[in-house]
Amino acid sequence: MFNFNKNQLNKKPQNHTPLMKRKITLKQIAKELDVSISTVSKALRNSVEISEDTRQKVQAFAKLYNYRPNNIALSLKNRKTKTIGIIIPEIVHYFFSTVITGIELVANKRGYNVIVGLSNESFDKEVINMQMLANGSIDGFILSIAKETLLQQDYHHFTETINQGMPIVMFDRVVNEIPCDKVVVDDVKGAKQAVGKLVASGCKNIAIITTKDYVSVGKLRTQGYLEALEEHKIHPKASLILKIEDKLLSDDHLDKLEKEIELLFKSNKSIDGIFAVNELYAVTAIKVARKLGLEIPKSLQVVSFTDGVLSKHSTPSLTTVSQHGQRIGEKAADLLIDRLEMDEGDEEEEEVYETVVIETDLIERESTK
Amino acid sequence: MFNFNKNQLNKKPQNHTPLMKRKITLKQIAKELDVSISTVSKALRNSVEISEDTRQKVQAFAKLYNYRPNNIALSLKNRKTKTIGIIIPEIVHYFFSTVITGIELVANKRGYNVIVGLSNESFDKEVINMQMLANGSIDGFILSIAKETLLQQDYHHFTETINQGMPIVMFDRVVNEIPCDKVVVDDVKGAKQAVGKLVASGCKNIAIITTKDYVSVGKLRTQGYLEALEEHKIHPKASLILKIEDKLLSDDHLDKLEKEIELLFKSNKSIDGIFAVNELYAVTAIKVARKLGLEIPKSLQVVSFTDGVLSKHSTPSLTTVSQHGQRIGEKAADLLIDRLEMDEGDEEEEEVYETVVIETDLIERESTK
DNA sequence: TTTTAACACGAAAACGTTTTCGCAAATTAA
DNA sequence: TTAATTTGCGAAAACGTTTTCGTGTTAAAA
Repeated sequence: MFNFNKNQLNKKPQNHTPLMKRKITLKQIAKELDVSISTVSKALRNSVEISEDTRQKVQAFAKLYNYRPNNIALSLKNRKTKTIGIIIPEIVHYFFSTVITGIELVANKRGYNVIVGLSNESFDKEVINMQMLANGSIDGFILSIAKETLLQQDYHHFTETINQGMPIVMFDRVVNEIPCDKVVVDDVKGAKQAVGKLVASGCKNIAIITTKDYVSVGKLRTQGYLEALEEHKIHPKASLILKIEDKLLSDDHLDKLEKEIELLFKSNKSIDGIFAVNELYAVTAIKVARKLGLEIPKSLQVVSFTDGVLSKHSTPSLTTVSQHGQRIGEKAADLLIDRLEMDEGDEEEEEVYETVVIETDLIERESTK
Repeated sequence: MFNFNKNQLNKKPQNHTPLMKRKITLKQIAKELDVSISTVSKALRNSVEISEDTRQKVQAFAKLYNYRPNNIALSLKNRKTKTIGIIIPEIVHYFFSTVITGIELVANKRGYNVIVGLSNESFDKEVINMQMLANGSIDGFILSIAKETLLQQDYHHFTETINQGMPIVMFDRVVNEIPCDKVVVDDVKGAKQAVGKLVASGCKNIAIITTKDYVSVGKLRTQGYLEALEEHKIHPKASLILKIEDKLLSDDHLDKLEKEIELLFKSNKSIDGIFAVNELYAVTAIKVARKLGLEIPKSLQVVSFTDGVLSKHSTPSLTTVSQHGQRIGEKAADLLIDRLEMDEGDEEEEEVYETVVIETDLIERESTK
């Protein structure tokens, strides 16, 4: 019934590895079975136009040769790639990698792939990366802005991308100027909660270790700290606010960080609570505090942001504000894909953008009472 | 001199956002300038076939409209995507994310993008992910094998991919059966070094906390442990070898882990050194040991594999074997791209595969004397 | 038997490039 | 002036799909 003549298939008489069979195309199947390309295509998609007989013949042949439609050709034809571009500052970072996990999860579930670009906190790399991907490789972006970009406040690459009809979803480090969907945590609220916990556990002199203000989340967490103090009628003291310039000089940066924290403790002997805007600041503070003879949580309690591997596994384990990175990623992916697939039907949708706030949770562990 | 009539450009009379200018194509430029597509293409690539005049005209117009060649069309035409597929078990993992950093670094430098798939340690997801990408989306793979795959020892998806002419580079978790380039660390040697350090620092009763043997790296590190003992004429004791079944039930897994380690200590009071095959086992061991009243490094010294965030920042900081994940990633990317670009010129290259060993380093910190 | 309808398939366009080849017009040489 | 070049550009193919439309053949209806 089916008589294929396999031998004439490969033009090259033989390939180096004996089993080598290069990816087969519709055209080759058509030639082999002596039908047209259209017929093959239709047969594989079970079109009623094709007779039962040829359909089976084609499908059997395709299966035998493990035919799979070429993705690139499909992308070109459909003018969409089913691929999402992710641009993040760095990947060796608990929070960002959990976000990617979330994105990948729903992207895969909804038939999309993810392609990752790292800005390494650099404006130029962010721009280059976006340009590389925006030329047809992807359907939309999910990104978190590089520190340098935030500092320079130059967002033209975002607006251009959006103007070319490519949707963006920003998460965590976002800016209001850009019209796009956003997924954020309520940093202010999370910080308030964290500081509130310290107050409730009896802290009277709570210091904050945070970043310089241009890092949006640092600023917001500082704001939350201040609001929490106010709410509890505690007068904030400038000397209790330590703003770190993080130049990512990770090596000597750590030394400097320790020095600055040590200075904080030494010039404020009464500190009994620390709110750190990230894990590293928190564990470093604990380290310094211990060296100075403070006991955790007895004489010093610590709360940090970002429920990462350090919080969970260092000793003492840290009470932290969990940002639910995976949930953020999932939501961002859903927002983006929804928009991509909405565009299909109704091109002139009223463009109204959403900002989704993912609730934070305070995870209590050993660093607080 | 150049008189473009921009207005006739967009077929749709107006788009929703005022500035909206969709990506422009060669065809549109050609139409607008009333020349052929070929002319536009050549003009943009500075072909000598095109007169100075038209060349400038075309280039000016292209610049004005910010023309960029469509990547997908190029991929289809050139039959290569300049994209590398990465498949790893998980991304929220210090080692893997450093490897990605390395891959991305050289990939970008050499004009490639990276697309990431997560197997989540599952055989099925690994297969699916590879199939999704192998249909034209990428030029080659860099991957580390899922635990489930290692357990089942079913590698058909790798051989099929390779037989279709798509190169693979494996790293860290590799299998010898598959003919491809590999980048590994010398786990045996690294483990020997680590255990050697413990011996040199005076440990007499060194226990190992490792994984079940099907995880290749766990097995090798155990082997290194045994070899080190032998080398120092220490008789290994089965009761000092704790093999953890890691079902990734991270929550209750941690509890169980602690229980097992506690049992280890209790039934071997004389333990004065621990070699853990990963950071988590190490910090957990320290935590348990402390609870039992042991002091680090005074009465118990600890060395672990993987120089991650826990090793650096927990207290005490950990003496670890650094695997140089970034270097691994860089090397893997170079190997893959070399092979991809070699294939171009000389299709029938003698297929000889390389296994590159990246040297480990022992980083001494506070958990050893 | 003739007309109509159903059936089965192929040609061609389109997605956006690059590149080979051919062909007119303009320039130079004879 | 005629012949031989050079110059400048366009047509078309190719990459691998999907889909619309047209058409010849066969079966059913008149």
